[in-house]
Amino acid sequence: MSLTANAQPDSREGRKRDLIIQAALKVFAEHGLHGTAVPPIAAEAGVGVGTLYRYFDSKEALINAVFQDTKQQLQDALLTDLDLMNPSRSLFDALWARLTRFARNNPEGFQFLEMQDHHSYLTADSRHREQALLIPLGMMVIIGQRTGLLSDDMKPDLAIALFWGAFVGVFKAERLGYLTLSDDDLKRARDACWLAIVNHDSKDKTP
Amino acid sequence: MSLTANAQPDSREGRKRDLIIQAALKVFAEHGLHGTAVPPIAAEAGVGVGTLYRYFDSKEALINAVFQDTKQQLQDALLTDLDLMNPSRSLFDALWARLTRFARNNPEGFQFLEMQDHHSYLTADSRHREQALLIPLGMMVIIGQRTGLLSDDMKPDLAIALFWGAFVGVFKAERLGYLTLSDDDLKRARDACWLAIVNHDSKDKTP
DNA sequence: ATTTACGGAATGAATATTCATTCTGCCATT
DNA sequence: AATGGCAGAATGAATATTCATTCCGTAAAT
Repeated sequence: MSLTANAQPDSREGRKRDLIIQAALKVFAEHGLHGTAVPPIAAEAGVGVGTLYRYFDSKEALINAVFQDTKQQLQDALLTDLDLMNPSRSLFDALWARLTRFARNNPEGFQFLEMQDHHSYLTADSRHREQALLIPLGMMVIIGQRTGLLSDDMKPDLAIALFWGAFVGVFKAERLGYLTLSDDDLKRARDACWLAIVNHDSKDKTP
Repeated sequence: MSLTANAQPDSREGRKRDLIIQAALKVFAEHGLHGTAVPPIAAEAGVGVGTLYRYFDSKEALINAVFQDTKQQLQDALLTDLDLMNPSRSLFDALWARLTRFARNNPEGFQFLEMQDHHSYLTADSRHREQALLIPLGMMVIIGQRTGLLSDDMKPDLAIALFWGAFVGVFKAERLGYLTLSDDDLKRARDACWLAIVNHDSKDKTP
């Protein structure tokens, strides 16, 4: 039998595959993609190098597996059981809370996804996975603008980039030691981001 | 003789040194630090590898030279002839305009400074250079909060991280092709960022 | 003529990948 | 139940490649 596609997450093979992906994520996040050799990944996973190459054709394939796996986790953490098509302040708060939880529970994954240098490694498949998260968010913003909740000054993609960048910037500052983030700080940051995108025309909206 | 310190920027040696730094910046921005070998840098600069090593003791020394040079350029572009100690909306606009100009004129430098993986390479000297930009900005925010111009909900460092992250996020989105930024878009983004940090209650307090 | 700068092949260390061999668990046979 | 045999999983030393750095013959400058 072959492992062309993906094994079940619970099967023995799937478990070991997952183990390696998690180990790789950890080492990649710490040393960067070019900066980490393959043997240390195997060591971190507690398997032999040869074993790693049984599960992944190449370092590049491993990188893409880590990327897709982590991106999927982020997407699940953000979107599961959340109705993006009814934007509101509380939906925004919920999204912020989920994003925060992801960054806190999986700091290595969060950092990995923001690294610049994997973009030259990514396959079309991986790039496609990227869209699966961006598109729903874009639709949410569009609806929010239509209903008058959000300012329609900015194009949706710009609003998302602004918000996402701010969030990433805050956590990056913490990681680099420029900042420590209390829960209260995060709430204030959230409220500031909301002010940046909400519709300020006090015309009719806002119950 | 040795090149311990720095040659004059206009001397022959200074020119070639600069040439190599600019070439290195370009290749680093494209392939990352670990991802670029030294010979391609020499090729980009149009010099031999041996020549490069006449000017820089090691790849690490070159990286730090690129970092310090670029950071200095950013600092000059932002702070020269600007009175940070009198915050106002127009000062904010001026800062935004200068930041935008830097990102547009020197996209590789801007990207390089935001890369994650140079932090393991940087010498104490380089890290020190980082503070030279952050500290004045922090003071500006503190004064802005004291005078009631900026919201004092957030600690200064948080406000800076938020703003800086948003700016970086917007330009990163453009670089990755998720977005194209017209001058108008940049103005709208600027105004949104201002809303995130400005003081909203004109006189009364609402905690 | 002597010194200095230069280029790029040469060198050795580090790295990605392979492969011959050893384990491991499972099943058929007794 | 005990044994022998077997498929495929695991391993890490061996190989091929890439990289940072050095060395040396040549050109330019003085």
